[in-house]
Amino acid sequence: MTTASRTARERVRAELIREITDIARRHLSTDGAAGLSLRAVAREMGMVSSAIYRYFPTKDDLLTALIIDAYNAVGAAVEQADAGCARDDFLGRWLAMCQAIRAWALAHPHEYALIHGTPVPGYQAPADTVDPAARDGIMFAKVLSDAHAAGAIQVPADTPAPEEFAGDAAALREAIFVGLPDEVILRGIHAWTWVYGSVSFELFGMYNSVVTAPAATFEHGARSIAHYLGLR
Amino acid sequence: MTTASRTARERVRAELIREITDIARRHLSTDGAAGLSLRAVAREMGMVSSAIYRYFPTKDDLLTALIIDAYNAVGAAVEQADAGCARDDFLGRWLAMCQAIRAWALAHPHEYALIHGTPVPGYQAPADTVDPAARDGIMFAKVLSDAHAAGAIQVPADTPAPEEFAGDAAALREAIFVGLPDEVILRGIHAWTWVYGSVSFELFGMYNSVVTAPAATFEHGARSIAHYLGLR
DNA sequence: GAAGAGTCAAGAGCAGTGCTCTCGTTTTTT
DNA sequence: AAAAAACGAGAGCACTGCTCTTGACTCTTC
Repeated sequence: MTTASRTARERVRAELIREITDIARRHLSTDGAAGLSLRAVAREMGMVSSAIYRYFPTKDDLLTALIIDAYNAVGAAVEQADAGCARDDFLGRWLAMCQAIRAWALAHPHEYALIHGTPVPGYQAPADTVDPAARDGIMFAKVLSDAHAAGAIQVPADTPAPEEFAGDAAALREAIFVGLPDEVILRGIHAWTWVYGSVSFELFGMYNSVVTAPAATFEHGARSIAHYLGLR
Repeated sequence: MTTASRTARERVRAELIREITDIARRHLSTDGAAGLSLRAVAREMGMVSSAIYRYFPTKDDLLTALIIDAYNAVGAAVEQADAGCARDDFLGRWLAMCQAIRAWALAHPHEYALIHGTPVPGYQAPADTVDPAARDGIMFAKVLSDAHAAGAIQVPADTPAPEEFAGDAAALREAIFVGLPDEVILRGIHAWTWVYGSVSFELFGMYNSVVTAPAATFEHGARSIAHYLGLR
């Protein structure tokens, strides 16, 4: 079935789904995930509450759509940040990606919370979320791979990777961390963990009355962690 | 008013509050924060739903009590872990504290989520939470201070602390990071951020299908981050 | 082009929630 | 002993996610 031959019903359905997610995302960005109500969305669309269940049979389904959107948004932000850097400026690419994530999170706190906060109890991420969820990490791994291939990574030797990690490392090396030694893959995961930990701390108020210059603090972190990664 | 002169009503009130929080914590640990219902707790106590509002005028008040408990529990776990180490084994103390946090989080995932997940929208942490919330960080800062005083920290020189951080550093140095140079304080914050980021990633499923040996991965992270801190 | 199948909005309804208000009773204070 | 405060119970309000049924509409198939 081509786009041209889509039936009228299918077209209005797609349009309605788009409108629902748009309204829902607006509600999300003002009231947070817990304040999102299918009835309120339906009300704003001039629908009766039960009608919305034709399009999203469950609140979780709506949330899933928003989660996928959020993952894609941060993934796109990271990719765009990376694209704006010289290919051989590995430290610059790493910093730009970190900043992009933080900037996106600060601009969309509730959407960030949706994907990096407490999982909604009972909510199990469906399969269609895993690809969008991996976009940012893939870009990050690419920077490390590129840097290593260019000889710009000095593999740290102070804390050898545990052998329990060998299997994971092999799988990751084949998929995204191409060519990297275990120790760098492991540190890459830790670095990635730090990025999101730092953004979460800032966004969720853990830095209140401790860090008053979060931007500078974050950049220092990103720089020092790059050094931790062996990026020179 | 001494304990002996407490009126009967006050004693039964304290007991009821204790019982309510106990039941609430049990519900929390099985259903999560969003599944916690004042009515369900009241029901389990044989109370009518409105009666519970005499003790916790709002759901947020109950949550606050649970949050304080959770902070104190993880704080106590960290303190106990630290106490079990030789005073001059700074790396050991750091590792023990990291492991204690992870172990507590794995044992009490929903309580961990309560204090390190998405803040409940509209919920503003009251003043009585900040002291319990600081316990773990204080212990961690103490290890760094002790290590530095004993000459066991080799201050990293690759990424100088930004001057925007000087004010925060001065305040922190006076309060908890006693005697430490800015660069170490800053890295201490980043290290602390990594710890909770790592535990959150593992607990919230971000490591799914990436890291299959979380314990070994976590320990490697703690060790390598200790090196990042300059702990020798 | 008409019949049948599928899709839709609407409405009523169920079980649950946080929270409020009132009312009669009990306990504490004065 | 009287006044004040605290309490449990019950009814009720506004809201939620979700289900079921009904009648109208649209698309497909013969």
